Amino acid sequence: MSAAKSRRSGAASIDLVLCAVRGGRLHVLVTTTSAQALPFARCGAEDDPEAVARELARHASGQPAAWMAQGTVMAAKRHPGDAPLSVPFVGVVGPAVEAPRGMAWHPVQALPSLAPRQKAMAESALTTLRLHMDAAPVAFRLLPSVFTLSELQQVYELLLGRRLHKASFRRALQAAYLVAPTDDWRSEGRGRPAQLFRYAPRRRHAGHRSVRFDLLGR
Amino acid sequence: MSAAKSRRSGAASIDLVLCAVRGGRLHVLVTTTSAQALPFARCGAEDDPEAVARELARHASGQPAAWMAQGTVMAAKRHPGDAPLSVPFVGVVGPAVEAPRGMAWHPVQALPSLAPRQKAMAESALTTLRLHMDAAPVAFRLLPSVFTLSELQQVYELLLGRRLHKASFRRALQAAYLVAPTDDWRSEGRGRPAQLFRYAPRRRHAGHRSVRFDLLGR
DNA sequence: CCAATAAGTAACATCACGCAACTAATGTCA
DNA sequence: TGACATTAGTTGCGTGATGTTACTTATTGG
Repeated sequence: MSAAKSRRSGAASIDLVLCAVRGGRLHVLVTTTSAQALPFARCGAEDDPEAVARELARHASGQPAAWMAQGTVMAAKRHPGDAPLSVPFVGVVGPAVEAPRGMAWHPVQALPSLAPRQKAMAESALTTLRLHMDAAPVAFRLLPSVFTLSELQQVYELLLGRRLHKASFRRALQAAYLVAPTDDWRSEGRGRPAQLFRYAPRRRHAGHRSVRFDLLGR
Repeated sequence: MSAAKSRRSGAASIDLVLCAVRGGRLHVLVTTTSAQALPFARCGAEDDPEAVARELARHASGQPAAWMAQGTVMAAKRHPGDAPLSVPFVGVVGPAVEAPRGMAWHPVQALPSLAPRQKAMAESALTTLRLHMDAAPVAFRLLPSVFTLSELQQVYELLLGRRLHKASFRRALQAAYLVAPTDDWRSEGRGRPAQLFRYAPRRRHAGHRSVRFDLLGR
């Protein structure tokens, strides 16, 4: 009911790296029954890989992934299902999703002992998220439907791996017409309450920005 | 000697979408022996997918791909090798690479009749290139080792699908320290000769630019 | 010699960004 | 109750990047 669904050798496996932000760190859902592993399933000839991955996510976390993308196919190293080829899917859910029985969230920086191929897939999840976060609302899918701008900034800082400036972040966000304020505020203990926002992208007049040379270094 | 190497069913195929810019348009290398198809090979349990793809590229075009990335795994529709799963690799070579016997360059916008799964893989190649061009020197690998800035701009315009401004393009390029001028100039018939440049990225002081909200539209 | 063509540059206005300082609203503690 | 800490949110300014226009330079072809 947890990880392996079928271990027939000779077929590719679909592996799920389900991610969530908990306590300011990126976590991955790992099965804890017997050996620890990422959820995976055999992909039959009739199966659609993404459909299998979405079913895995629904089954493993109790709800569908809020966003999902394919990672880099791996063939090297050992896989718990002895699959010759593994197709990883990186999924994303909000921070309030609790791990069901037999599952647990683990920080990516402190993973339990996984089969080496699955360990490699989990460690490359952040790279996959970074690859897509400019073109897909990955950060918003890692948040609840309503969130504060500080929470959004923290997710972006986590994904980018560096600190951002508050004022600049908010100005850029406002210029992009991506969020809409709600009427609610949240008091998080000490400090001024924060206004809650919702992801509500509006049509913008074709932001034709220049080329990105700044990420090319080799 | 061209497309299929082994058609044993039950194993994944590695498919090659080799791209080049010819005459201002993106072209894909297609085999012309018997049925037209993308080069592909069966991927055995011991094979490294990327190594297989690189060998395919070397074999199909006569030289190694200048850059390569994995595309989206596909299982739907018909594949010429009847592979249940296909792992596409998008490769890139310079514009001077001629198609060997049994192969031909075709514009992606006017592909010949391919098996539907391969057709889908070829048509998603541009998306894969766009996904990586900010972090990898894809545009430079589509050019010869020396090139004019106008040629470079044309490649970027092709990849981005929109026109760029000459002055802005060159300023941004200079600020990124990505190219170095050579002592040669090229006279292309009419007009002033263009100086030739080389891709020579130099270490830059961490261009920590802001977040890209401008590509998120939904 | 002049028009056409393409490469390359300069000048200027505008915009985005980094930075710092500020205000606002809440809880804590003496 | 009043000072302080803490977090949210805003404002202003200097600097640098970008968009736009116009200009200069070098070559081919009448």
